Amino acid sequence: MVTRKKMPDRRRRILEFIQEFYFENGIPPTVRDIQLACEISSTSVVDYNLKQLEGAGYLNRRREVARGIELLDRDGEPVSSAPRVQIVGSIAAGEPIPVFSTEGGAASEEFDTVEISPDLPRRHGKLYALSVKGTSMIDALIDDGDVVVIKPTNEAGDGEMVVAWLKDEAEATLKKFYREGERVRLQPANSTMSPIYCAAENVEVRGKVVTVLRKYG
Amino acid sequence: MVTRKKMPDRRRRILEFIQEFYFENGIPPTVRDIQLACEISSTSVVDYNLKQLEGAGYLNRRREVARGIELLDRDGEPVSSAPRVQIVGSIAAGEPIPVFSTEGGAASEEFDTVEISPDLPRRHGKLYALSVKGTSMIDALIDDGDVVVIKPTNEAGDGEMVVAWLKDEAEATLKKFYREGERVRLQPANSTMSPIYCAAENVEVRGKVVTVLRKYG
DNA sequence: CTGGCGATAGAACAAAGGTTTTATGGCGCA
DNA sequence: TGCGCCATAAAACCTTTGTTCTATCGCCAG
Repeated sequence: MVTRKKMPDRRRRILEFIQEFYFENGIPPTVRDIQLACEISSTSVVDYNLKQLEGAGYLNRRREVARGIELLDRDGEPVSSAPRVQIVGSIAAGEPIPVFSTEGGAASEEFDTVEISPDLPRRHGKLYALSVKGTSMIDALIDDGDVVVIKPTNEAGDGEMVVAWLKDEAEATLKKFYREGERVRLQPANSTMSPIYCAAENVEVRGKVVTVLRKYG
Repeated sequence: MVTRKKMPDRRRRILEFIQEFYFENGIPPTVRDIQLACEISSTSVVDYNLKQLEGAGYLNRRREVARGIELLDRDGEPVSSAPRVQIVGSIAAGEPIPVFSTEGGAASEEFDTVEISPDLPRRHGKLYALSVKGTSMIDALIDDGDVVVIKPTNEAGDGEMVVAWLKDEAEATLKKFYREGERVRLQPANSTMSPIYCAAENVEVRGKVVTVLRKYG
């Protein structure tokens, strides 16, 4: 039975500060950083609380080095600082595309997540991901099981890879988007395949594809 | 005009070590960590070289704190803690695959790098990357400009996606590998395409594909 | 009331880690 | 040949940072 009582306010504050500090500075705080930020009168108090937190499995301390505080996740593994995006659903021919709130809203459910490289959110802001089911996106060079990272938007420039919803066909697809007057050309990424043409009002852009993740093994 | 002369070996080694250390430990190395790893006789030499690197814009030092080394990217921005792997060359039909030393050896040239998700090196160890030129890998669902991350190895299990060198054809390719007695079946990832069969001794496995990176926009 | 316990305090100590000082060897160049 | 410069070296020095020691305070069960 793990001790999971209520955590004192100060303790919680310390934990939060460590997280924040590490995220902002790329290195863990020192005991004295914590002391200052949490308005604690003595380093020994910080040390005391850190020991408590360590005992409770929230963090790990490497005694032999400076700045040796390591935050742990629920499995006791060191927390990586790489951002994660939620896999909010799947995309497959004939299936509706899940809706998502750009504003983060009540996204409190349990979603799978994928780790992405940090420069993606830096450049694109809020992102989400879809996993691809089936081989219907094979013409876009996207395989069953791949995960596509999406930047939500309703507009797309020519040549951008988009998540398009074809109303008449009731089908979601990933294609390169070209506006040609009253109609739209959807070009598979695979140059050996032919484009699809359809009326502009039949196409609804849901987002741009930012990257594709595929893992082997 | 940016000073981009040749960088001394030792200096490059230091830079690489800092990167490696940070990714493995989540905190930057100390001067003495560097000294040990790079077999340098004195901390002052490390300090000297760090100053050079700082002057050249490769890193930033926060003087007032311990472990204050901050790696910078080309724009002078702090580099995230996500690991990077070197793009050691390109892969294209008919071109030789660059050789690489697993042991880090004389990797002294200037290479491009890509950011990868931290759990990859955790699971696979040392990795490198190749950029794909041309559409000859299209049957493996890999497009021109994609980057494949490779784990160096000479052996492959059935069904693994490998970098294969076909001796007779003098051609590098990415395929799923199946050993079938005296011969080898190389299966494109794209299920709509047919496999290639060839003699086992004509195939040289150079590495396994760990992931594919593709960016849009 | 009182001993135990969680939490806090102040101060000092000790180890880790950054910086400086001084000296030396190789090398190109006037 | 000797000056200047880059790179290396050894050792000390000093700040930052982790740890320990001792004392206090409030609270509560016995």
